[in-house]
Amino acid sequence: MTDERPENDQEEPDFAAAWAGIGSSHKSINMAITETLRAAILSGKFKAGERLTEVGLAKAFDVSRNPVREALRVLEVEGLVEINPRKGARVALLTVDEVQEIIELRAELEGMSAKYAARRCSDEVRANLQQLLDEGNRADATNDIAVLAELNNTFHNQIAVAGKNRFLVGFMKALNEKTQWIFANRPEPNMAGNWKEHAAILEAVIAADDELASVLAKRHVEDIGKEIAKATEEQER
Amino acid sequence: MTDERPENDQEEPDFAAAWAGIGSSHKSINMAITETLRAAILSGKFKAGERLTEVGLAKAFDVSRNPVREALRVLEVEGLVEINPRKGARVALLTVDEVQEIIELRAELEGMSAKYAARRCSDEVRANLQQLLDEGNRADATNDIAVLAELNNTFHNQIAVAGKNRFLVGFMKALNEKTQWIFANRPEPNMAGNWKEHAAILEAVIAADDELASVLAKRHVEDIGKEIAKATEEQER
DNA sequence: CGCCAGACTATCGTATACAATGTTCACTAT
DNA sequence: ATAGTGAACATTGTATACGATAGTCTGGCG
Repeated sequence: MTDERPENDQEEPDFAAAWAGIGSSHKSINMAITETLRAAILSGKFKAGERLTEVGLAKAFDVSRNPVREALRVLEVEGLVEINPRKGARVALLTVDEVQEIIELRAELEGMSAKYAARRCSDEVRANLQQLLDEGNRADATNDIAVLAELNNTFHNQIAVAGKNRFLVGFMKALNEKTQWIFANRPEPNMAGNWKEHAAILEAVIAADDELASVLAKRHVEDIGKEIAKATEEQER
Repeated sequence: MTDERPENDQEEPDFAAAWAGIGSSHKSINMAITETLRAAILSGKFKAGERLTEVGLAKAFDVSRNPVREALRVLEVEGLVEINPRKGARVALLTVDEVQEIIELRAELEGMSAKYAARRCSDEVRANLQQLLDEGNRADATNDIAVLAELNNTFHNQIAVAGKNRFLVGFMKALNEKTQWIFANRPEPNMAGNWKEHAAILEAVIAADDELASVLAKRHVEDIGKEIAKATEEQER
């Protein structure tokens, strides 16, 4: 098997740092654990389907089981963890069908977001988007991968927020996370030309061309879906 | 002690019954409490903004605080409860803007669902929808309010499921619940003519007319939004 | 008369302990 | 050899207990 797990049977050290600085104020432990666990799952540190025992996690985080339980309940609602009463929790599994459905829905919502953004963004937001566009173009020209990856993430969020619908933002965030998760369990995608699509969408939004923005955004996600499909196929053989 | 509560001081009796029959198997207490609390909030038994203390709920349910805490965390993710670390939980509040955003998004998603449903429903599902349509028409003719209310709920769910996208179904369920919640805090809406709109949508879906189904479904929710806006206005004065 | 400081109370955050359930595996009987 | 059985183990579910923090109230001071 290609099971190249970093076999130090402890991915804990990373974790420890994450909530070390909470002091005893502000963020509560259960929230810190929720965030850390979520990040760990999304980044693929836990394999899909892997079992998550309460005592195991509690020991890894060096806390009692209570905060862990609460975190698991939250992650279950978010769809990242699957809990069977009196049996335990596992990292959720995504079927091939579900992956397709995620992409399909994300494509529609991204289109919707772009449409709203194009219609509604204020001059201030428009200026921000313009700045994002410039930065991205610069990074794309110099092929600065790190910056581009960063900007890719902010891009989707900015468009969503500009659409001015909180619930749409929330749904998109969830779907974005799932997309990220899908990629984490697959070969590295081909991101070439990705920014150019983003740039085209941004230009349309800035120009208040809602129809074009919508079509481009939807198609953009559909392209991502094709990347995933291709990667999945390659993985199968 | 204070365990004397077969009396109907409104809330507790319902609650008690809800998880009385869990035996000790299958559903765990925290899940039962989650469901009961969710239903109580959605039906307006708890006022928006009302404080939810852990001990208070624990006593009401006659359990310890742990299951209550887990339930509250879940309901927070669902957006029904708002938790401030070390301050406590309250029933969430919806601003007027948020209500509008819910309706706006629901309209889009309902349209999307109807579109997918019209394209994808199998002959079997189509038959089920036809049956639903017939039943609804009968109940509408005889003005059977109770049955109509029931069918109205199943209608939205059936369309969503027929659209064959699990995540869309989940999002719609959340938005539907929120709509129900909005109505629970407002004067009784005018549901006259509601079924006729449903019927038209069903006919379009059954006829596989995706475009018409989409437009009708979207408009239907927008009409609901107008009802809400009107009710809100009346409430204000 | 108003305001700040300190204790006091209510409530949340977490840990520990025990009970109930599910799982595994050796052992026996067919 | 295989299927059934039951006991030991692993894990979750829930309760209780203790510590920490935010909100409140009272009393003294300016």
